[in-house]
This record gives sequence, C-alpha cells and structure tokens, in this order.
Amino acid sequence: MSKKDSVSPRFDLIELFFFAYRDFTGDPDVLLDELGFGRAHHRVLHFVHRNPGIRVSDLLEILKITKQSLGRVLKQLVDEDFICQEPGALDRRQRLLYTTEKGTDFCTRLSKLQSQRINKAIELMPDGSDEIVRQFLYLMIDENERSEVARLISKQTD
Amino acid sequence: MSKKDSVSPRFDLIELFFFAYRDFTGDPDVLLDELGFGRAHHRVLHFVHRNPGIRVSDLLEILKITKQSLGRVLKQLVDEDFICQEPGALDRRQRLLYTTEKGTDFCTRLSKLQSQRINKAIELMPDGSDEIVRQFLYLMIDENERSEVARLISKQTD
DNA sequence: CAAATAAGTCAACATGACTGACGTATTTTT
DNA sequence: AAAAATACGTCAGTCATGTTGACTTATTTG
Repeated sequence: MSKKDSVSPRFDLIELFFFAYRDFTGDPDVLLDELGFGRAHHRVLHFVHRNPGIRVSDLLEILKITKQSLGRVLKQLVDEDFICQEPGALDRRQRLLYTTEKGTDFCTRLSKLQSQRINKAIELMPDGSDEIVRQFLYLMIDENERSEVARLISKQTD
Repeated sequence: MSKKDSVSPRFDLIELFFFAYRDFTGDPDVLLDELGFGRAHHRVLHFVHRNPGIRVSDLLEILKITKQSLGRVLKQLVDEDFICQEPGALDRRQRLLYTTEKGTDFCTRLSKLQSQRINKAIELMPDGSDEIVRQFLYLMIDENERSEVARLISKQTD
C-alpha cells in the first residue's frame, strides 16, 4: 500500500502520440506555407468551414485562445478573401463568419491531405479499428469537454 | 473516373485528434508552468530521460529543431540542474546528456500524468484496444521515419 | 598538419501565444 | 429614455519557441 502510487508508464504511446501528431499536422503546413499562413490560420479556417455562421466568441471558446490572437489571423484570412463576415440578422453586433469559395476550396485541400493520411492508416488495420481509434481519441479529451466536442464533430460531412 | 479524386473526409478523426492532443499535452503544462518551463523543456527532458547519454546532435535529429532552439532550453535545464552533461569517453567533443535525479523525478511526474490519462482511456475500451491504438499512431507517422521511431520507443520501461 | 566534426554562441528575425486596457456599436435591463 | 451589458475590434507591450547564417573552440580523423 505504501509503494502503490505506481502508474504503468506508457512511454510507447506517449511518444507515438507525439510523432503521429507532428506528422499529421505536417502535411497541411506545406500548403499553408505557400500562402504565408501558419497553423493558427488552418485552425480558424477549419472551424469556420465546419461551423458556417459561427460567432467570433464561440470560435474563441473552441480554440481556447484570446481575442487578440484570433484577431490577427482572422484579419488576414478576411483580407485575403478566405473568410467573410456578415452581421447577424437577429443581433447586428455579431459578425458571423463564413468561408468564401476560395476559403472552402483551400480548406478542402488541407482536409484531404489529413484524411488521406488517416485513411491509409485505417486501411492497413483490422475492421472496426476506426471505431476503436475514435473512441480512444474521444476518451483522451478532458471529461468535462467531451459532450461539447461530441456536439461539434457530429456535423454533416458535406 | 473524372470525379474520382474523392477522399472520404475524416472530419471527426481530424477534430478528435486535435482536441485529444491538446488535452494530452495540457496535463504537463500545469506542472511545467510552476517551474517556468514550457513544452520545449518537456520534450528535451523527456527524450534525454528516455535516452540517457544521448548526443546533442542525435537529440536535434529527434526533435527536428535547430541547435539554437535546443541550446536555449537545454541551457536552462542544465543551469537548474535537471540535466547534466558529460564528455564522451571515446570522443571528448561530445557532451553526452543525462537527467539528474531532480530531472528524473520531475520527468516521471510528468509521464505519470500522461500515462494516467492514457490508462483511464484504455481501461474503458475493449481488450486489445491499446494494440490497435498503438498501430494507428504508428501508421500516422511518415513512412520513412517509422523504423527510426520504432527503434526509439523500444526501450526499457525503467 | 589539415580537414572534418561536435558543440556552443552571437545577432537578428517571425509566429503565435499572452495581458490589460480602451473604443464602438448594439441590445437588454431598469 | 438612460444605464448596463454584450459582441467585437484594437492598441501597446511581453513572452516562448521556432528560424537563418556566421563564427569559435575543442577534438578527432585522414
């Protein structure tokens, strides 16, 4: 009982997670670079694409960054016509965010790269693996945020 | 055949991966903050801990950062006695890196947090899930780097 | 002895986070 | 109708972590 603060160390999964995530995000980086964008732009573009008409404050909530951090990249995305803003119909203080056609196309190219990597991995694995993987990633999320994330990802696949 | 550049979009896994990785790295951040360290310090400490006596150039290769980036955080870790350097016995140009007791202890605390999160997830899943997850993460790594990563992670678990 | 290698260091810069304060338009509450 | 709250934007300054390129020092190798 005295020495039983032991936790099986999971060095293998810790390190695999690190390398996997690095390469997973590395794919889009190449395309983003060409436009002078970074990962911050990717995240904003992605979540606006997936949540058309999202409010700025909800986007901040999802990304868990500050208004200032978002402001910079959002401004660039708007200036370069990847994202457009429209005043809310009900509440005109809001600037609802949408991807433009240019933004949608670019976002699709990025998602395709990442989906390809995922699909190639899943194809090499036993049937039903994708459900296991989905479950694992879901359980790795903070318990009190899971339902919120579940709500977010259960969107039409376009 | 003309429209067959279609790739099943994996928005669910893309987003789950994003949120899972964020929370996975969020655990250590709290402890790191208390010491004025960041994720860069964590990575260096981790890989030195897991590869005692590693050469600086090999560490650069693993982390894929520049000498200058490494230099800054490594200097802090050495100054604050988390890592020590010893000249190589065969080649005295080398400064082989080891964690001190202080460094080892701290690193263990961090790994424990991450292992706990992983274990809690795996426990809720069907038997054999950890092998599926391991396989998935492995296949998400760039093909030409997999063997190198495999070599890295196949270390004694202490 | 010359060349290559391992490591450290300097200066300068970019990105993307942060804080805190303040402005403006609009809606809600009193 | 005035006051308070809200949604959003913006300014100024800071920090962490990454980059490049050039240069030094110690040591090993050809």
